[in-house]
Amino acid sequence: VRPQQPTTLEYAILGLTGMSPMSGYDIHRVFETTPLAHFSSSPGAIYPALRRLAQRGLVDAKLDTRTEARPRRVFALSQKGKGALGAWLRRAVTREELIRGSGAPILRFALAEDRLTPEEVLAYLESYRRALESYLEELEEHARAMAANAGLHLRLALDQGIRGYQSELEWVKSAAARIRRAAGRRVPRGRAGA
Amino acid sequence: VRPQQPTTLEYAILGLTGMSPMSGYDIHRVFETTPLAHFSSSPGAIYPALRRLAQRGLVDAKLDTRTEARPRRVFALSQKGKGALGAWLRRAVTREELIRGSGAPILRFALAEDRLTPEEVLAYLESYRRALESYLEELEEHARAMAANAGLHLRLALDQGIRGYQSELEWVKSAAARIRRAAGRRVPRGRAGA
DNA sequence: GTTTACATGTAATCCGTTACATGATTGA
DNA sequence: TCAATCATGTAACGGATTACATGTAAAC
Repeated sequence: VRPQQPTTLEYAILGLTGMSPMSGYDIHRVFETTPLAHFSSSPGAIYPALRRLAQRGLVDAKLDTRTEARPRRVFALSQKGKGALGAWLRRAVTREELIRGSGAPILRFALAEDRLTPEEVLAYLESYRRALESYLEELEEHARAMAANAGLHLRLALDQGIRGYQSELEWVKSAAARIRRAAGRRVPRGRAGA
Repeated sequence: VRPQQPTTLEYAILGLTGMSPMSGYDIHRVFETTPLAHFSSSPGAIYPALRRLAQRGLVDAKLDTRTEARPRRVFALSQKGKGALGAWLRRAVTREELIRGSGAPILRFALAEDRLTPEEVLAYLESYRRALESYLEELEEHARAMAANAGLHLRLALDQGIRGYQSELEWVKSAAARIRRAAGRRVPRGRAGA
């Protein structure tokens, strides 16, 4: 029974509390009203997750007692949590993460803001690109092998998968370019615009 | 405690056993070696699912005893299962299904082969298109509201989501066209190529 | 003869869903 | 005053993951 590493939901919560301290309800609202809706958002998921994170010392709970009768528990990313989150953000994208649409790859990118250096972000995107290209090859190989004998629906479904990953790949490339440009403005590697 | 409707994994199994009778290991192999890898594939998921489906009468289990010592249990879609699967395949795509990347929308399309009429498939794709367009509007609205004040990573992450759904939308349109063409060849609605 | 693939399962654990419960505050 | 929203939880249940257990058949 290993130390039990956080779930994707828990990492998402770590990332949010790391932006600014939040209550359970604040997190609920984020999952309700932003495109992070992927994670939903029931109290039965969020409050237990917060308790687990607090027990493991990844977030600090503070009781907000400003005149209110009901205690408002506000959670903030702890030093230890910062370490765990940082380590996760630096993980290379794996084939398995692509296949199970866990949303982890894009979540890591979104939460990397101000936590990773531009170089680390670019390294991460590079791993993302590699994973996509390698998996795309697999899928295209499968499409070739399948060819005409399989049913029309199966071929079309596979085509959807391929298109989706291709679009993701395009995005990775353009995002890397954007990051490089943004970084260039403040960290002119080599001899750029100065 | 309602009749408890099948999970996506269970519907996937229903679809597979509906193509041809399969053992637990056959299903395992499909999930291992095809792009259906989305569902994984551990015996701890598959065998209990098969047992549940058999208990609910959605699949029939047959003991294959051809000279082998070990019994090989082969499952086939039952009449009742055919009904449940068909009803599921006809369900319109919902916003929630798009958000949680459950893979259900594309799974339904893939399994619809020979189970739905071309008209029903087109109706399904139409619901898929509507769900995508409506959710895309939501996301684009969010992007406009967010604009410049949010961080670069958040904006880029949202952009990835939008691109992904756009690519899915393109696919839906092209798939509908393909289905229409294929149907036209054997069911010339109106007055096409006679 | 030994490893690899075939083949079927069980047990512990844990997370998420659904539903329920409670109460304060705000606005109609 | 009554509804809606803010706000924090608990409990039952169930499915999935992980790991373990076991044994056969085929290939090398």
